[in-house]
Amino acid sequence: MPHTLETGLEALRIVMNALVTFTDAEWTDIASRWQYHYLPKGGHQIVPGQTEEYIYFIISGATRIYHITPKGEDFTLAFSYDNTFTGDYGSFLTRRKATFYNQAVSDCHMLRCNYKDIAELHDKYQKMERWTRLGLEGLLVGMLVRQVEMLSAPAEERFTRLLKQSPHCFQLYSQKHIASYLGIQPETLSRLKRRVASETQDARNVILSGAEGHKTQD
Amino acid sequence: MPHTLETGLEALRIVMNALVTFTDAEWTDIASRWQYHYLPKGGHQIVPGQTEEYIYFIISGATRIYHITPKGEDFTLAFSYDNTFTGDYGSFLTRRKATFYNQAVSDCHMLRCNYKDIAELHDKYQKMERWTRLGLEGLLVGMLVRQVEMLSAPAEERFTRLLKQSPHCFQLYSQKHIASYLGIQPETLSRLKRRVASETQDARNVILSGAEGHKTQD
DNA sequence: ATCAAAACTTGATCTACATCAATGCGCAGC
DNA sequence: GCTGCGCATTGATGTAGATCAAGTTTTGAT
Repeated sequence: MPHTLETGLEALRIVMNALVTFTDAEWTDIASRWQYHYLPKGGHQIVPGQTEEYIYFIISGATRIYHITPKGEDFTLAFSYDNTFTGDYGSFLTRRKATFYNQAVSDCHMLRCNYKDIAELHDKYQKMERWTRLGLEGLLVGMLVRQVEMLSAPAEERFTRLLKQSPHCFQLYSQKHIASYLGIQPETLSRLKRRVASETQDARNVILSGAEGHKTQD
Repeated sequence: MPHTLETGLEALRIVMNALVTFTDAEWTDIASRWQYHYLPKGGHQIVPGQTEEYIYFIISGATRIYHITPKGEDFTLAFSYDNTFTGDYGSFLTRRKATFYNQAVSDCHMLRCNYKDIAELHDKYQKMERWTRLGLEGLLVGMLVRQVEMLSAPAEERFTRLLKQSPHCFQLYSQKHIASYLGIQPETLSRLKRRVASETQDARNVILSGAEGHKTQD
């Protein structure tokens, strides 16, 4: 199962073309700037204090972006997995020190592109500028939705929505991390799981399949 | 005092130039696409179901972007005031129906630019594309900060941070709306105010000056 | 100025969720 | 196989903030 540069670039092109269509010539240039990168399970793609040099495209694997407060509490901001981008966008875009951790929760085969190349592409191709703009728009809309949810929905509802919209997360990530993403304690998530499972059938399927799903490594 | 198109455009140019420098020729074109718009206190700039046709620049005034849940609860997502932009970005950018309200909480003198003109400017000038990209980056970073805060900080800390970082909000907006922005009930904000004021001097100044324009401490 | 409607305050109670604590489970290393 | 450690579960208890209820003050329209 070759997660090579070439197969990665194919996937990347499909994902990028969803927003902007690049010509073959443009694509050749763009593709030439990405390199294959491997991050083993547990490895950190970035930690606070560093400046984010790359933007990453995950060919296969999963990472978790999180923040540690001065008191040592761990909060998950976002999940990234196959065919999505990751990295500390804030640091990458502003060139300031990262404030977040980004850790592989399974072996990650990725492509990455450094800041200088992205900047050159932005200068060279208006389409590239547009691609980034459209991508940021999508991110922004997603964050607004999440913000409304965090403000207005109680824990149980946030949980059931995640269950419905991103069931795969329950296979990829530990309950601890999902709890910290939902803004609750692991104990509370455990109790919610049981309560919801006892009420609905499909919730049970998703939750239980997570239990057997440890084999997901590699 | 004249909140005319011209004085508004001057302010707009200064704000836009902070991210990208436009030539006089470019600016003439850009400026020609904005029009003066007045929204009286209480008026809605947009309500759910409409598609956002404009992006707004506030010359003077203040608005509040909020969401009403099916159960009728009101949640404030963002505040906009002098020299900031407003509108339902999500709807404007994606051309889908708005999900938010945006209401003037004081008389608003604004400039606005419609979707077609913004799109044309994006096509015509790479710099314009970049300006939007950079603006979205800033928004995104701000939202990440807010997300971390909402997850990790308790109500009192969120309150004192807003007090320190945006004290003017306590003059512009009612406690009800500030409470819904902080994710708490108005009663809780009232109690927090008293608790915090009894502890720190400068908090007292900010909070009390909200009650009536300008009052110094005994 | 007068009055009604909102906004804010304050107190009493309630509850969702956190915290603390004990136990069991599953996987990694020896 | 054991052994140890991090993760999940379950129960008992604590608490921040919600909710309910009654005032008071501010606003704004006539």
